[in-house]
Amino acid sequence: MGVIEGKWKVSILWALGEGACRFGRLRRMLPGITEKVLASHLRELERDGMVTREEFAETVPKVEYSLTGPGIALNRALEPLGDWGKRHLLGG
Amino acid sequence: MGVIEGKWKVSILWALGEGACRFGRLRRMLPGITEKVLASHLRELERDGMVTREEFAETVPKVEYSLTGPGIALNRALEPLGDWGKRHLLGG
DNA sequence: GTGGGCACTATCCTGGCGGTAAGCGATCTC
DNA sequence: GAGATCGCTTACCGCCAGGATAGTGCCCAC
Repeated sequence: MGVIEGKWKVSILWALGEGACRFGRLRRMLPGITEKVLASHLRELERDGMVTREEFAETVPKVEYSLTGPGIALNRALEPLGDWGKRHLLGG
Repeated sequence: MGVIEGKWKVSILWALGEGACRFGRLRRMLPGITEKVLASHLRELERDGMVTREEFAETVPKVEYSLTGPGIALNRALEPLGDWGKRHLLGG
C-alpha cells in the first residue's frame, strides 16, 4: 500500500501507462500537481522500482520516465479499481 | 481514490470481507489501530456506502458492521492489488 | 540582452491525519 | 464497590505530505 500512497501517485502511474513521458509533459497531463510533488513522487516510484528514469545528455535537458515491469503489473492491478470507480462513483 | 484513502481503510475493508464484525472484534483484528481512527474510518466508509452499521438495542451495546454491495465489489477490485503486493513485494 | 522552456531543487508554511488519553452510561463480574 | 466490557466521543498534540513560490544552469528565440 505504501507504494501507491501519495495523493498523485496513482494518477502518475496511469499517465505513464499511456507511454513514456518527459517531466514537463507529465506535469501538463496532471493539472493541479506542483513540480515539487511530481518530482518527489517520481523519485519514490523510482526507488520502489515502479518507474525508470532515463536521462539524455543533450543540449536541452531531457529526462524520460517509463514504467518498469512491476510498474506495468501494478497498473494492471489498479485497473479493476478504476473500473470499480467508474461503475460505482461515476456511472451510478 | 478518496474512498480508500486513510491509513487503515483497506485493512478494514479486508477484515470486513471475512464477514460481518462488531466494533471490538474489528479492533482486535487490526492490531495497532486506535478506537478513534477505527470509528472515524468506519463512519467515512459508511458515508461512502461501503459498509452498513447495524445497531442492536440490547442491554449490552452491540453494533455490527458489514460490507454493502459496492463494498464487496470494492474489495474484489482491491484483490488484484493484494496479489500484486504478494507477488512483487513479498514473493520477490 | 531579455525572456522563456527544461527539469529540477530549496525553502517556507499550513492543514489535517492519525496517535494518545480520558470519559461516558449501562451492565455484569468478582 | 472496583474493575471490566462495549462502542464510541471529545480534546489535545505532533508531524509531515503537499501547496506556493523562487532559484538554478544551459540553450534558443526574439
